[in-house]
Amino acid sequence: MPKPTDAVVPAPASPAPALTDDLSFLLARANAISLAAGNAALAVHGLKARSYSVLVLTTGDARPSQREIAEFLRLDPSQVVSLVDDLQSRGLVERRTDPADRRANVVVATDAGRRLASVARGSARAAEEQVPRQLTPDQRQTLAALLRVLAFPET
Amino acid sequence: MPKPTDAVVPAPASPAPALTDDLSFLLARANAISLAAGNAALAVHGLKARSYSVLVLTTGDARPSQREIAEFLRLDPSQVVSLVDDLQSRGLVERRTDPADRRANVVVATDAGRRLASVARGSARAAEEQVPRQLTPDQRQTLAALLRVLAFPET
DNA sequence: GGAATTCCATTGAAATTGTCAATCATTTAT
DNA sequence: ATAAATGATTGACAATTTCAATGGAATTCC
Repeated sequence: MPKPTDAVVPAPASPAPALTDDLSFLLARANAISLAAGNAALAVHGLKARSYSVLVLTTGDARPSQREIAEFLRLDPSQVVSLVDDLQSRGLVERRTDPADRRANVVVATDAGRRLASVARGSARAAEEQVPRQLTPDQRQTLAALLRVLAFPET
Repeated sequence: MPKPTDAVVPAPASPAPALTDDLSFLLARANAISLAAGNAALAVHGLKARSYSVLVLTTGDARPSQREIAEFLRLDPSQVVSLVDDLQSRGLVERRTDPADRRANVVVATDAGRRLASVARGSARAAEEQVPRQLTPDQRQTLAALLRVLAFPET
């Protein structure tokens, strides 16, 4: 397991710089693990990471439109259509045409949706705490803060 | 003197337990951004993040089998077949049946493969430094160290 | 030694996901 | 008022993921 001791300047002839120093690779692998654990934990509730995310977004005060959901989740708007279709058909969310802009659908969780989100959050959290077991709470918060910078870059 | 993995950024106080506190979600979104940037940067060389990873793995001393590549990249073995097929058809890697286990293929980069990997590494690094340019080198190393714990959990 | 079992690579099919262009209804800009 | 832009939706298509099945090779177990 390599240590974070490498310099910033690239060294041309050094022994092959491993993938394990590559932030992109580490993100991909960590995400794959986390995603698998999350999906497994949410399956009991008939949810996946995606649908869970949408559901959670609709339980807040933000009242996001589908376009906003798509942007936030980095999905194509058409994918949000399917996700909301599914949640709506299960009575977990509703589409309300935004009075301020009647093109837009505001998606809002129903009571059942809120209840499910609340239960599912427990499962998700449990799964999430399995994965970074090796991290202290402090380290986990640091990680979250740093990831937040990557996930939501300014500008 | 604080350890490198101590808290650096305070968590924002939000009323609803937002998705932005969710490590899984942050990983997913950060990864999506990083992946998009990486793929875009590697496209010039006819590579994607996946094929680039395979290529890099085969330039080291590890001499990984396809099964090992699959495990490391968290891919299905059949996906590695396609990836290696592609790289091999372009003369970038070779399959050598492992003398110690003639079921296994050891994948090793050709000279052309090594040259391409070296050039592509430059592009990848450039792209990678674009994404987290809000982070100081110290923070980036902390992030890498923490991600490494998630990506390669003990046991 | 030989039979059963396990493992690696490969193929191919099915399901899921990602990407894109076109359309309708509405809103914004000229 | 007309034109341009935007949000949601649909449908088509590509790419990715997931699995089951196969053949050859190694391992295990009498």
